Amino acid sequence: MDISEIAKASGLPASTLRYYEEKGLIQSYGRSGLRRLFHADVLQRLALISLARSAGFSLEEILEMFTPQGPEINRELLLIKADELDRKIKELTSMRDSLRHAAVCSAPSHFECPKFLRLLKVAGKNRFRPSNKLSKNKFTGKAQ
Amino acid sequence: MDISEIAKASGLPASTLRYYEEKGLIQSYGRSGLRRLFHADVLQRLALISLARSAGFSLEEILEMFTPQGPEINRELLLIKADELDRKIKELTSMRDSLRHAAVCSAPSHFECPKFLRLLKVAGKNRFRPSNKLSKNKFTGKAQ
DNA sequence: ACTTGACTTAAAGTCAACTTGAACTTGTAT
DNA sequence: ATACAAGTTCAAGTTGACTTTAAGTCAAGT
Repeated sequence: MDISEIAKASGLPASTLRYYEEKGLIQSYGRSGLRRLFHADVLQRLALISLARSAGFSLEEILEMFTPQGPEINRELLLIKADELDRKIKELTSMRDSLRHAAVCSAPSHFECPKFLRLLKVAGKNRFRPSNKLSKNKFTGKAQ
Repeated sequence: MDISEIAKASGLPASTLRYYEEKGLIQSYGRSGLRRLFHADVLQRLALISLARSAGFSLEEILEMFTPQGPEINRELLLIKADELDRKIKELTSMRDSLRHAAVCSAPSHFECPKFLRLLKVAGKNRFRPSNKLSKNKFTGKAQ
């Protein structure tokens, strides 16, 4: 398969595929002239990458998971990541609940709502950086 | 309070506080010479910002939430965000479960494990970008 | 023979959220 | 009076994950 077929099937632009190959996340098995040739199974790998990306893993972390530095897979790393996700899930759940609450809360300011303040205290302990866009244009209607 | 007190109490560097002020996320009530003076309640606001950041909101989105362009708060936006978080939580939950499964799965490759493949299909439908570091150095031991 | 169109590379650009650096100002301590 | 720590500004640098651009290659169709 050539790059455009993979692009089409995966939904990723060709530039991203080249970038991923450069980073070692996927491989092409050869060239036809200049053109890369891919096996169909990179699609599976790309699906896995997408999954991990959307779960908050960096490309570097994904790469680590793909290349067990021996025959054995790094099970400990997987469990550590799972625990991190667990913590993150709890945090997001708090945030979600507080958003839903805020949407119906009648306190004049959220800072005057005891429910909200309690949440703030709980949440204040965490410190790690997402920088996640989610889909902001959904509401603003702005094009990208 | 001056900037270093806020920095200390919030755990954020002064540079970040200046940056946040520039972006309109927090306000100083005046100056003593050149130095900014803050009211203690910016700490509450900073806690709220941290919470929202760690839940995946961008500074711009947080700003939108802080400045209801009238007396009414944007309840619709809050609910939309809550729904987005809901989707994200489901995804992270899938990822977490699959990581835990992978850690004990005996299939020679994850691609040969039906449980894992089923997950991939489900997850493949989402498409949004996190780029979240979580705490990768926890395992690698590398300094930043 | 020549024009497409799809690919290629390498380098530069983008974006958010900060951080860093250089040069400058101030209030307080000696 | 002077040094110093801690503030200030403005501009530029950083990081990760891509995207864009410019310039080139190449097989296929007319």
